[in-house]
Amino acid sequence: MVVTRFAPSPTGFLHIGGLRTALFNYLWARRNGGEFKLRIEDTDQSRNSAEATKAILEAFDWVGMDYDGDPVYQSDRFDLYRSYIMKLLDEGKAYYCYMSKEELDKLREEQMARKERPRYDGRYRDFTGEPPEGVDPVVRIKAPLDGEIVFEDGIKGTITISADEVDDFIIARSDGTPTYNFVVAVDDALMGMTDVIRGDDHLYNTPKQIIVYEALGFKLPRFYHVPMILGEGGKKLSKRDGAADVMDYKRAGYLPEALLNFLVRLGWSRGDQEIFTMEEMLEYFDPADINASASQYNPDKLLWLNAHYIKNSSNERLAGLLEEFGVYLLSHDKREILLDIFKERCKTLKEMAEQIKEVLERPENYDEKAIKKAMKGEAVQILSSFAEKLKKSEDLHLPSDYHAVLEEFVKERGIGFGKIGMPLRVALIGRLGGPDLSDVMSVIGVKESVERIERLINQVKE
RNA sequence: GGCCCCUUCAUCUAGCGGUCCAGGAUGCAAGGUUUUCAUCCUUGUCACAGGGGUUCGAGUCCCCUAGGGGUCACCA
Repeated sequence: MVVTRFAPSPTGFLHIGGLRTALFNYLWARRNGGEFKLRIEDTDQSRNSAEATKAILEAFDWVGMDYDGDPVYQSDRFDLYRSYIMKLLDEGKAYYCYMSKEELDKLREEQMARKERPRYDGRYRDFTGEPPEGVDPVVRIKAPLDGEIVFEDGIKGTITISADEVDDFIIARSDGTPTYNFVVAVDDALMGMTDVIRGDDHLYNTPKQIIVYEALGFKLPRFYHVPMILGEGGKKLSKRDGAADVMDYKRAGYLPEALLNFLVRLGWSRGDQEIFTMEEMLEYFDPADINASASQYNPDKLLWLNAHYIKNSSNERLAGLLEEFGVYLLSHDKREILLDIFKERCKTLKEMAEQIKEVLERPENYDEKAIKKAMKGEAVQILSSFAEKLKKSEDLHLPSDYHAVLEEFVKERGIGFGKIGMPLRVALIGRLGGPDLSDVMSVIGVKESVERIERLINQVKE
Protein backbone atom coordinates (compact mmCIF):
# COMPACT_ATOMS: atom_id res chain seq x y z
CA MET A 1 0.00 0.00 0.00
CA VAL A 2 1.25 3.42 -0.94
CA VAL A 3 -0.20 6.49 0.73
CA THR A 4 0.86 9.96 -0.36
CA ARG A 5 -0.39 13.45 0.22
CA PHE A 6 -0.24 17.02 -0.89
CA ALA A 7 -0.07 19.45 1.99
CA PRO A 8 -0.27 23.07 0.96
CA SER A 9 -0.52 25.95 3.35
CA PRO A 10 -3.39 28.14 2.27
CA THR A 11 -1.52 31.38 2.00
CA GLY A 12 -2.08 32.01 -1.68
CA PHE A 13 -2.89 30.43 -4.98
CA LEU A 14 -1.70 27.05 -6.09
CA HIS A 15 1.32 27.68 -8.26
CA ILE A 16 2.75 25.36 -10.85
CA GLY A 17 5.54 24.14 -8.59
CA GLY A 18 2.94 23.03 -6.10
CA LEU A 19 0.86 21.46 -8.79
CA ARG A 20 3.83 19.46 -9.96
CA THR A 21 4.55 18.03 -6.52
CA ALA A 22 0.87 17.30 -6.12
CA LEU A 23 0.90 15.52 -9.47
CA PHE A 24 3.90 13.43 -8.51
CA ASN A 25 2.22 12.35 -5.30
CA TYR A 26 -1.02 11.69 -7.09
CA LEU A 27 0.58 9.58 -9.80
CA TRP A 28 2.61 7.52 -7.41
CA ALA A 29 -0.36 6.72 -5.18
CA ARG A 30 -2.68 5.95 -8.05
CA ARG A 31 -0.13 3.90 -9.90
CA ASN A 32 0.14 1.66 -6.89
CA GLY A 33 -3.55 1.51 -6.22
CA GLY A 34 -2.90 3.45 -3.04
CA GLU A 35 -4.35 6.60 -1.56
CA PHE A 36 -3.70 10.24 -2.26
CA LYS A 37 -4.73 12.63 0.48
CA LEU A 38 -5.02 16.32 0.80
CA ARG A 39 -4.09 18.14 3.96
CA ILE A 40 -4.45 21.84 4.51
CA GLU A 41 -1.67 23.20 6.70
CA ASP A 42 -3.41 26.05 8.39
CA THR A 43 -1.83 26.15 11.81
CA ASP A 44 -0.90 29.78 11.46
CA GLN A 45 -4.23 31.52 11.76
CA SER A 46 -2.83 34.90 10.90
CA ARG A 47 -1.63 33.89 7.47
CA ASN A 48 -4.09 31.49 5.98
CA SER A 49 -7.32 32.27 4.27
CA ALA A 50 -10.44 30.42 3.23
CA GLU A 51 -10.19 31.84 -0.28
CA ALA A 52 -6.77 30.34 -0.72
CA THR A 53 -8.08 26.92 0.26
CA LYS A 54 -10.89 27.33 -2.20
CA ALA A 55 -8.51 28.33 -4.94
CA ILE A 56 -6.38 25.26 -4.33
CA LEU A 57 -9.39 22.96 -4.44
CA GLU A 58 -10.58 24.68 -7.59
CA ALA A 59 -7.25 24.08 -9.28
CA PHE A 60 -7.32 20.41 -8.33
CA ASP A 61 -10.75 20.18 -9.79
CA TRP A 62 -9.71 21.82 -13.03
CA VAL A 63 -6.80 19.48 -13.69
CA GLY A 64 -8.89 16.53 -12.65
CA MET A 65 -6.86 15.25 -9.76
CA ASP A 66 -9.07 13.59 -7.21
CA TYR A 67 -8.05 12.89 -3.66
CA ASP A 68 -9.23 10.31 -1.19
CA GLY A 69 -11.54 11.30 1.61
CA ASP A 70 -12.12 14.84 2.75
CA PRO A 71 -9.26 17.29 3.03
CA VAL A 72 -7.75 17.25 6.49
CA TYR A 73 -7.48 20.65 8.13
CA GLN A 74 -4.77 20.95 10.71
CA SER A 75 -6.70 23.64 12.49
CA ASP A 76 -9.23 20.93 13.43
CA ARG A 77 -6.61 18.83 15.09
CA PHE A 78 -5.08 21.01 17.77
CA ASP A 79 -6.33 18.76 20.56
CA LEU A 80 -4.66 15.83 18.93
CA TYR A 81 -1.36 17.68 18.62
CA ARG A 82 -1.62 18.83 22.23
CA SER A 83 -2.00 15.27 23.45
CA TYR A 84 1.21 14.28 21.66
CA ILE A 85 3.03 17.26 23.06
CA MET A 86 1.92 16.27 26.53
CA LYS A 87 3.11 12.78 25.89
CA LEU A 88 6.60 13.98 24.98
CA LEU A 89 6.62 16.27 28.00
CA ASP A 90 5.63 13.39 30.30
CA GLU A 91 8.29 11.16 28.85
CA GLY A 92 10.95 13.82 29.23
CA LYS A 93 11.52 14.00 25.50
CA ALA A 94 10.39 17.60 25.39
CA TYR A 95 10.53 20.39 27.92
CA TYR A 96 9.29 23.86 28.73
CA CYS A 97 11.55 26.69 27.80
CA TYR A 98 11.04 30.01 29.57
CA MET A 99 13.26 32.07 27.41
CA SER A 100 11.42 35.08 26.11
CA LYS A 101 11.37 36.09 22.51
CA GLU A 102 13.51 39.10 23.36
CA GLU A 103 16.13 36.99 25.08
CA LEU A 104 16.15 34.66 22.14
CA ASP A 105 16.64 37.49 19.69
CA LYS A 106 19.46 38.82 21.80
CA LEU A 107 21.15 35.44 21.89
CA ARG A 108 20.83 35.16 18.15
CA GLU A 109 22.35 38.56 17.58
CA GLU A 110 25.31 37.75 19.79
CA GLN A 111 25.88 34.52 17.96
CA MET A 112 25.69 36.22 14.62
CA ALA A 113 28.12 38.88 15.83
CA ARG A 114 30.51 36.09 16.66
CA LYS A 115 29.83 34.64 13.21
CA GLU A 116 28.31 31.59 14.75
CA ARG A 117 25.35 29.76 13.51
CA PRO A 118 22.31 31.01 15.47
CA ARG A 119 20.91 28.26 17.57
CA TYR A 120 19.17 27.75 20.88
CA ASP A 121 21.68 27.09 23.61
CA GLY A 122 19.67 24.47 25.48
CA ARG A 123 19.58 26.43 28.72
CA TYR A 124 16.26 24.96 29.85
CA ARG A 125 16.87 21.49 28.54
CA ASP A 126 17.62 20.06 31.96
CA PHE A 127 16.18 22.89 34.00
CA THR A 128 14.83 21.84 37.38
CA GLY A 129 14.61 25.11 39.26
CA GLU A 130 11.80 27.58 39.76
CA PRO A 131 10.47 28.87 36.44
CA PRO A 132 10.58 32.66 36.09
CA GLU A 133 7.42 34.57 36.78
CA GLY A 134 5.12 35.82 34.08
CA VAL A 135 6.59 33.94 31.16
CA ASP A 136 4.42 31.69 29.01
CA PRO A 137 6.83 28.94 28.08
CA VAL A 138 7.26 27.33 24.69
CA VAL A 139 7.80 23.61 24.39
CA ARG A 140 11.02 22.38 22.87
CA ILE A 141 11.88 18.90 21.78
CA LYS A 142 15.15 17.30 22.77
CA ALA A 143 17.25 16.94 19.66
CA PRO A 144 20.30 14.70 19.68
CA LEU A 145 23.34 16.49 21.09
CA ASP A 146 25.89 14.81 18.92
CA GLY A 147 26.31 12.44 16.03
CA GLU A 148 24.43 12.91 12.82
CA ILE A 149 21.00 12.44 11.37
CA VAL A 150 21.10 10.28 8.29
CA PHE A 151 18.26 9.45 6.00
CA GLU A 152 17.77 8.02 2.58
CA ASP A 153 16.24 10.33 0.04
CA GLY A 154 14.63 8.64 -2.94
CA ILE A 155 15.97 11.27 -5.30
CA LYS A 156 19.16 12.61 -3.80
CA GLY A 157 20.47 9.54 -2.10
CA THR A 158 21.89 9.49 1.42
CA ILE A 159 21.57 12.79 3.21
CA THR A 160 23.74 13.36 6.26
CA ILE A 161 23.17 16.27 8.58
CA SER A 162 25.30 16.87 11.60
CA ALA A 163 23.38 16.94 14.88
CA ASP A 164 24.66 20.37 15.75
CA GLU A 165 22.86 21.75 12.74
CA VAL A 166 19.62 20.98 14.52
CA ASP A 167 18.83 22.56 17.84
CA ASP A 168 16.03 21.87 20.32
CA PHE A 169 13.41 23.41 18.12
CA ILE A 170 10.06 24.65 19.30
CA ILE A 171 7.13 22.29 18.92
CA ALA A 172 4.57 24.41 20.76
CA ARG A 173 4.45 28.19 20.86
CA SER A 174 3.89 30.12 24.03
CA ASP A 175 0.20 30.33 23.18
CA GLY A 176 0.13 26.54 23.08
CA THR A 177 -0.29 26.12 19.32
CA PRO A 178 1.93 23.52 17.70
CA THR A 179 4.48 24.38 15.04
CA TYR A 180 4.91 23.18 11.52
CA ASN A 181 7.60 20.53 11.81
CA PHE A 182 5.80 18.92 14.69
CA VAL A 183 2.36 18.74 13.13
CA VAL A 184 3.67 17.57 9.78
CA ALA A 185 5.42 14.64 11.37
CA VAL A 186 2.44 13.77 13.54
CA ASP A 187 -0.01 14.02 10.68
CA ASP A 188 2.09 12.18 8.16
CA ALA A 189 2.51 9.35 10.62
CA LEU A 190 -1.10 9.28 11.75
CA MET A 191 -2.44 9.56 8.23
CA GLY A 192 -0.37 6.57 7.27
CA MET A 193 1.97 8.17 4.76
CA THR A 194 4.34 5.71 3.19
CA ASP A 195 5.90 8.14 0.72
CA VAL A 196 6.44 11.84 1.19
CA ILE A 197 7.20 13.63 -2.07
CA ARG A 198 7.80 17.34 -1.56
CA GLY A 199 9.89 20.27 -2.72
CA ASP A 200 13.54 20.18 -1.77
CA ASP A 201 13.12 23.42 0.10
CA HIS A 202 11.91 21.02 2.78
CA LEU A 203 15.13 19.06 2.85
CA TYR A 204 16.20 20.75 6.06
CA ASN A 205 12.88 20.11 7.72
CA THR A 206 13.29 16.41 7.29
CA PRO A 207 15.86 15.85 10.05
CA LYS A 208 13.64 17.83 12.41
CA GLN A 209 10.66 15.75 11.51
CA ILE A 210 12.67 12.60 11.92
CA ILE A 211 13.41 13.68 15.47
CA VAL A 212 9.67 13.94 16.08
CA TYR A 213 8.98 10.58 14.45
CA GLU A 214 11.57 8.94 16.62
CA ALA A 215 10.50 10.61 19.83
CA LEU A 216 6.96 9.44 19.22
CA GLY A 217 7.96 5.99 18.02
CA PHE A 218 6.45 6.41 14.56
CA LYS A 219 7.61 4.57 11.51
CA LEU A 220 9.43 6.71 8.95
CA PRO A 221 8.04 7.12 5.45
CA ARG A 222 10.20 7.19 2.34
CA PHE A 223 11.24 10.74 1.48
CA TYR A 224 11.62 12.22 -1.98
CA HIS A 225 12.79 15.81 -2.26
CA VAL A 226 12.10 17.11 -5.72
CA PRO A 227 14.18 19.99 -7.03
CA MET A 228 12.40 23.22 -7.60
CA ILE A 229 11.24 24.71 -10.83
CA LEU A 230 13.33 27.73 -11.75
CA GLY A 231 12.16 30.67 -13.79
CA GLU A 232 13.64 31.63 -17.11
CA GLY A 233 17.22 32.61 -16.57
CA GLY A 234 17.62 30.12 -13.74
CA LYS A 235 16.31 32.37 -11.02
CA LYS A 236 13.52 31.59 -8.63
CA LEU A 237 10.19 31.15 -10.35
CA SER A 238 8.25 34.35 -10.16
CA LYS A 239 5.04 35.79 -11.46
CA ARG A 240 6.93 37.10 -14.42
CA ASP A 241 7.67 33.60 -15.61
CA GLY A 242 4.31 32.88 -17.08
CA ALA A 243 1.43 32.90 -14.72
CA ALA A 244 2.41 31.45 -11.42
CA ASP A 245 -1.18 30.69 -10.44
CA VAL A 246 -2.44 27.45 -11.94
CA MET A 247 -5.82 28.97 -12.71
CA ASP A 248 -4.14 31.64 -14.80
CA TYR A 249 -3.26 28.90 -17.22
CA LYS A 250 -6.90 28.09 -17.59
CA ARG A 251 -7.68 31.73 -18.23
CA ALA A 252 -4.88 31.91 -20.78
CA GLY A 253 -6.44 29.06 -22.73
CA TYR A 254 -4.39 26.05 -21.72
CA LEU A 255 -5.78 22.57 -21.53
CA PRO A 256 -5.20 20.85 -18.19
CA GLU A 257 -3.69 17.77 -19.79
CA ALA A 258 -1.14 19.97 -21.55
CA LEU A 259 -0.13 21.58 -18.29
CA LEU A 260 0.13 18.23 -16.55
CA ASN A 261 2.12 16.75 -19.41
CA PHE A 262 4.43 19.75 -19.30
CA LEU A 263 4.91 19.49 -15.56
CA VAL A 264 5.50 15.77 -15.45
CA ARG A 265 8.36 16.20 -17.93
CA LEU A 266 10.01 18.82 -15.78
CA GLY A 267 12.47 16.72 -13.88
CA TRP A 268 11.14 13.40 -14.98
CA SER A 269 11.29 11.45 -18.20
CA ARG A 270 10.96 8.06 -19.76
CA GLY A 271 13.40 7.67 -22.62
CA ASP A 272 12.55 9.95 -25.52
CA GLN A 273 8.85 10.15 -24.85
CA GLU A 274 7.39 13.67 -24.79
CA ILE A 275 3.67 13.13 -24.94
CA PHE A 276 2.11 11.41 -21.96
CA THR A 277 -1.55 10.75 -21.53
CA MET A 278 -2.73 10.46 -17.95
CA GLU A 279 -2.90 6.69 -18.48
CA GLU A 280 0.74 6.63 -19.53
CA MET A 281 1.84 8.77 -16.63
CA LEU A 282 0.03 6.40 -14.34
CA GLU A 283 1.68 3.45 -15.95
CA TYR A 284 5.25 4.74 -15.89
CA PHE A 285 5.76 7.38 -13.21
CA ASP A 286 8.17 6.53 -10.45
CA PRO A 287 9.56 9.18 -8.10
CA ALA A 288 12.87 7.32 -8.05
CA ASP A 289 13.36 8.46 -11.66
CA ILE A 290 13.05 12.15 -10.84
CA ASN A 291 16.20 14.14 -11.61
CA ALA A 292 18.26 15.47 -8.78
CA SER A 293 18.81 18.81 -10.46
CA ALA A 294 16.49 21.77 -10.81
CA SER A 295 14.79 22.51 -14.08
CA GLN A 296 13.71 25.72 -15.72
CA TYR A 297 10.30 26.76 -16.76
CA ASN A 298 10.05 26.65 -20.55
CA PRO A 299 6.93 28.38 -21.88
CA ASP A 300 7.56 27.44 -25.51
CA LYS A 301 7.36 23.79 -24.79
CA LEU A 302 4.16 24.23 -22.86
CA LEU A 303 2.70 26.07 -25.81
CA TRP A 304 3.74 23.30 -28.16
CA LEU A 305 2.16 20.72 -25.91
CA ASN A 306 -1.01 22.75 -25.68
CA ALA A 307 -1.24 23.01 -29.46
CA HIS A 308 -0.83 19.27 -29.65
CA TYR A 309 -3.66 18.61 -27.25
CA ILE A 310 -5.93 21.13 -28.93
CA LYS A 311 -5.39 19.42 -32.26
CA ASN A 312 -6.38 16.14 -30.75
CA SER A 313 -9.46 17.34 -28.92
CA SER A 314 -12.95 16.70 -30.20
CA ASN A 315 -14.80 19.64 -31.67
CA GLU A 316 -17.53 19.17 -29.16
CA ARG A 317 -15.16 19.54 -26.26
CA LEU A 318 -13.48 22.55 -27.79
CA ALA A 319 -16.81 24.21 -28.45
CA GLY A 320 -17.67 23.78 -24.79
CA LEU A 321 -14.36 25.15 -23.60
CA LEU A 322 -14.48 28.08 -25.97
CA GLU A 323 -17.59 29.43 -24.30
CA GLU A 324 -15.38 30.70 -21.49
CA PHE A 325 -13.69 32.83 -24.09
CA GLY A 326 -16.84 34.33 -25.49
CA VAL A 327 -17.29 32.08 -28.49
CA TYR A 328 -20.51 30.10 -28.58
CA LEU A 329 -20.35 27.31 -31.10
CA LEU A 330 -22.14 24.42 -29.47
CA SER A 331 -25.22 24.81 -31.61
CA HIS A 332 -23.67 26.77 -34.43
CA ASP A 333 -24.33 25.24 -37.85
CA LYS A 334 -20.78 25.86 -39.01
CA ARG A 335 -19.27 24.47 -35.86
CA GLU A 336 -17.41 21.56 -37.40
CA ILE A 337 -15.78 23.43 -40.23
CA LEU A 338 -14.86 26.34 -37.99
CA LEU A 339 -13.23 24.14 -35.39
CA ASP A 340 -11.53 21.95 -37.94
CA ILE A 341 -9.91 25.05 -39.38
CA PHE A 342 -8.71 26.53 -36.14
CA LYS A 343 -7.74 23.57 -33.99
CA GLU A 344 -4.91 22.97 -36.44
CA ARG A 345 -3.53 26.43 -36.20
CA CYS A 346 -3.90 27.73 -32.66
CA LYS A 347 -1.77 27.18 -29.63
CA THR A 348 -4.24 28.24 -26.98
CA LEU A 349 -8.00 28.37 -26.62
CA LYS A 350 -7.73 32.08 -26.18
CA GLU A 351 -5.96 32.49 -29.49
CA MET A 352 -8.51 30.19 -31.07
CA ALA A 353 -11.38 32.28 -29.76
CA GLU A 354 -9.80 35.45 -31.11
CA GLN A 355 -9.32 33.98 -34.54
CA ILE A 356 -12.79 32.51 -34.69
CA LYS A 357 -14.17 35.90 -33.80
CA GLU A 358 -12.25 37.38 -36.70
CA VAL A 359 -14.30 35.19 -38.98
CA LEU A 360 -17.61 35.46 -37.24
CA GLU A 361 -17.51 39.18 -36.65
CA ARG A 362 -16.83 41.87 -39.22
CA PRO A 363 -13.45 43.49 -38.93
CA GLU A 364 -13.74 46.65 -36.90
CA ASN A 365 -10.67 48.14 -38.41
CA TYR A 366 -8.18 47.12 -41.02
CA ASP A 367 -4.54 46.52 -40.51
CA GLU A 368 -2.82 49.50 -42.09
CA LYS A 369 0.14 47.68 -43.46
CA ALA A 370 -2.18 45.13 -44.97
CA ILE A 371 -4.19 47.84 -46.70
CA LYS A 372 -1.06 49.35 -48.12
CA LYS A 373 0.20 46.09 -49.39
CA ALA A 374 -3.05 44.65 -50.69
CA MET A 375 -5.06 47.61 -51.91
CA LYS A 376 -2.77 49.00 -54.52
CA GLY A 377 -3.24 48.92 -58.28
CA GLU A 378 -6.56 47.73 -59.46
CA ALA A 379 -7.40 45.93 -56.23
CA VAL A 380 -10.65 47.80 -55.81
CA GLN A 381 -11.91 46.91 -59.28
CA ILE A 382 -10.89 43.30 -58.80
CA LEU A 383 -12.65 43.12 -55.47
CA SER A 384 -15.86 44.64 -56.69
CA SER A 385 -16.05 42.44 -59.73
CA PHE A 386 -15.42 39.45 -57.53
CA ALA A 387 -18.29 40.58 -55.33
CA GLU A 388 -20.47 40.76 -58.43
CA LYS A 389 -19.50 37.26 -59.38
CA LEU A 390 -20.26 36.01 -55.90
CA LYS A 391 -23.70 37.57 -55.99
CA LYS A 392 -24.51 35.86 -59.27
CA SER A 393 -23.33 32.47 -58.14
CA GLU A 394 -25.86 30.03 -56.81
CA ASP A 395 -25.80 27.22 -54.32
CA LEU A 396 -22.60 28.09 -52.59
CA HIS A 397 -22.25 26.09 -49.42
CA LEU A 398 -19.09 24.08 -49.05
CA PRO A 399 -15.59 25.54 -49.06
CA SER A 400 -15.06 23.71 -52.33
CA ASP A 401 -17.96 25.63 -53.88
CA TYR A 402 -16.30 28.90 -53.01
CA HIS A 403 -12.97 27.64 -54.10
CA ALA A 404 -14.38 26.87 -57.53
CA VAL A 405 -15.71 30.42 -57.86
CA LEU A 406 -12.36 31.81 -56.86
CA GLU A 407 -10.55 29.68 -59.39
CA GLU A 408 -12.93 30.56 -62.14
CA PHE A 409 -12.58 34.22 -61.32
CA VAL A 410 -8.80 34.10 -61.50
CA LYS A 411 -8.96 32.27 -64.82
CA GLU A 412 -11.47 34.67 -66.34
CA ARG A 413 -9.43 37.69 -65.43
CA GLY A 414 -6.15 36.08 -66.16
CA ILE A 415 -4.61 37.20 -62.88
CA GLY A 416 -2.57 35.50 -60.22
CA PHE A 417 -4.22 34.28 -57.09
CA GLY A 418 -2.51 36.90 -55.01
CA LYS A 419 -4.24 39.70 -56.87
CA ILE A 420 -7.58 38.70 -55.43
CA GLY A 421 -6.33 36.75 -52.42
CA MET A 422 -4.68 39.58 -50.57
CA PRO A 423 -7.42 42.20 -50.88
CA LEU A 424 -10.10 39.65 -50.20
CA ARG A 425 -8.29 38.60 -47.08
CA VAL A 426 -8.23 42.15 -45.82
CA ALA A 427 -11.90 42.58 -46.65
CA LEU A 428 -12.96 39.43 -44.84
CA ILE A 429 -10.87 39.41 -41.69
CA GLY A 430 -9.11 42.75 -41.72
CA ARG A 431 -5.56 41.53 -42.13
CA LEU A 432 -3.24 39.44 -44.24
CA GLY A 433 -2.62 35.91 -43.09
CA GLY A 434 -5.23 33.71 -41.57
CA PRO A 435 -7.16 30.70 -42.78
CA ASP A 436 -8.17 29.62 -46.25
CA LEU A 437 -10.47 32.15 -47.93
CA SER A 438 -12.85 29.54 -49.22
CA ASP A 439 -13.26 28.25 -45.70
CA VAL A 440 -13.95 31.70 -44.37
CA MET A 441 -16.55 32.49 -47.02
CA SER A 442 -18.30 29.20 -46.59
CA VAL A 443 -18.68 29.97 -42.92
CA ILE A 444 -20.07 33.47 -43.31
CA GLY A 445 -21.94 32.95 -46.58
CA VAL A 446 -22.30 34.99 -49.77
CA LYS A 447 -24.24 37.89 -48.35
CA GLU A 448 -21.85 38.61 -45.55
CA SER A 449 -18.82 38.10 -47.77
CA VAL A 450 -20.15 40.63 -50.25
CA GLU A 451 -20.96 43.09 -47.54
CA ARG A 452 -17.50 42.86 -46.09
CA ILE A 453 -16.00 43.44 -49.51
CA GLU A 454 -18.17 46.50 -50.08
CA ARG A 455 -17.31 47.81 -46.70
CA LEU A 456 -13.63 47.69 -47.42
CA ILE A 457 -14.11 49.31 -50.81
CA ASN A 458 -15.99 52.19 -49.26
CA GLN A 459 -13.37 52.58 -46.63
CA VAL A 460 -10.58 52.73 -49.15
CA LYS A 461 -12.42 55.24 -51.31
CA GLU A 462 -12.70 57.71 -48.47
C1' G B 1 28.74 33.44 5.97
C1' G B 2 27.90 28.00 8.04
C1' C B 3 25.59 23.66 6.37
C1' C B 4 23.12 20.76 2.51
C1' C B 5 21.99 19.79 -2.57
C1' C B 6 22.89 20.33 -7.80
C1' U B 7 25.96 20.92 -12.78
C1' U B 8 25.00 17.02 -20.70
C1' C B 9 22.84 21.67 -26.50
C1' A B 10 19.56 28.45 -25.34
C1' U B 11 15.62 25.19 -22.67
C1' C B 12 13.36 20.12 -21.11
C1' U B 13 16.01 15.74 -21.21
C1' A B 14 18.34 10.35 -22.87
C1' G B 15 22.78 8.34 -21.08
C1' C B 16 23.24 4.18 -15.15
C1' G B 17 32.41 2.40 -17.60
C1' G B 18 33.16 0.52 -23.76
C1' U B 19 27.15 0.18 -28.41
C1' C B 20 28.41 8.42 -27.63
C1' C B 21 33.29 11.99 -33.00
C1' A B 22 26.71 12.05 -27.23
C1' G B 23 20.32 10.51 -28.92
C1' G B 24 15.13 12.80 -28.66
C1' A B 25 12.03 17.19 -27.96
C1' U B 26 11.19 22.58 -27.73
C1' G B 27 13.39 26.95 -29.73
C1' C B 28 16.02 28.97 -33.73
C1' A B 29 17.58 28.78 -39.17
C1' A B 30 16.89 26.99 -44.16
C1' G B 31 13.99 24.31 -47.68
C1' G B 32 9.29 21.91 -49.13
C1' U B 33 3.74 21.95 -48.88
C1' U B 34 -0.03 26.20 -48.74
C1' U B 35 -3.39 31.84 -52.75
C1' U B 36 -1.29 34.24 -47.35
C1' C B 37 -0.26 33.14 -42.20
C1' A B 38 -0.17 28.99 -39.15
C1' U B 39 -0.02 23.73 -39.22
C1' C B 40 2.65 19.75 -41.33
C1' C B 41 7.21 17.43 -43.53
C1' U B 42 12.66 17.56 -44.42
C1' U B 43 17.40 19.28 -43.26
C1' G B 44 20.53 22.06 -40.28
C1' U B 45 22.23 24.65 -35.65
C1' C B 46 23.65 23.83 -30.57
C1' A B 47 26.06 20.47 -24.94
C1' C B 48 29.22 16.39 -21.35
C1' A B 49 31.32 23.72 -16.32
C1' G B 50 36.99 23.60 -15.49
C1' G B 51 41.07 20.84 -13.45
C1' G B 52 43.09 16.58 -11.31
C1' G B 53 42.80 11.40 -10.37
C1' U B 54 40.92 5.82 -10.70
C1' U B 55 40.72 2.54 -15.08
C1' C B 56 43.02 -0.95 -20.76
C1' G B 57 38.84 2.57 -21.34
C1' A B 58 34.92 8.16 -18.09
C1' G B 59 29.49 12.18 -19.92
C1' U B 60 29.13 7.93 -16.66
C1' C B 61 33.28 6.52 -10.38
C1' C B 62 36.41 9.76 -6.73
C1' C B 63 38.59 14.60 -5.31
C1' C B 64 39.28 19.88 -5.90
C1' U B 65 37.76 24.56 -8.04
C1' A B 66 34.01 27.49 -10.14
C1' G B 67 28.92 28.45 -10.82
C1' G B 68 23.78 27.76 -9.40
C1' G B 69 20.03 26.57 -5.84
C1' G B 70 18.20 25.61 -0.94
C1' U B 71 18.30 26.48 4.25
C1' C B 72 19.60 28.64 8.83
C1' A B 73 11.95 31.67 12.81
C1' C B 74 7.37 31.13 18.70
C1' C B 75 6.30 31.03 8.91
C1' A B 76 4.71 26.99 6.54
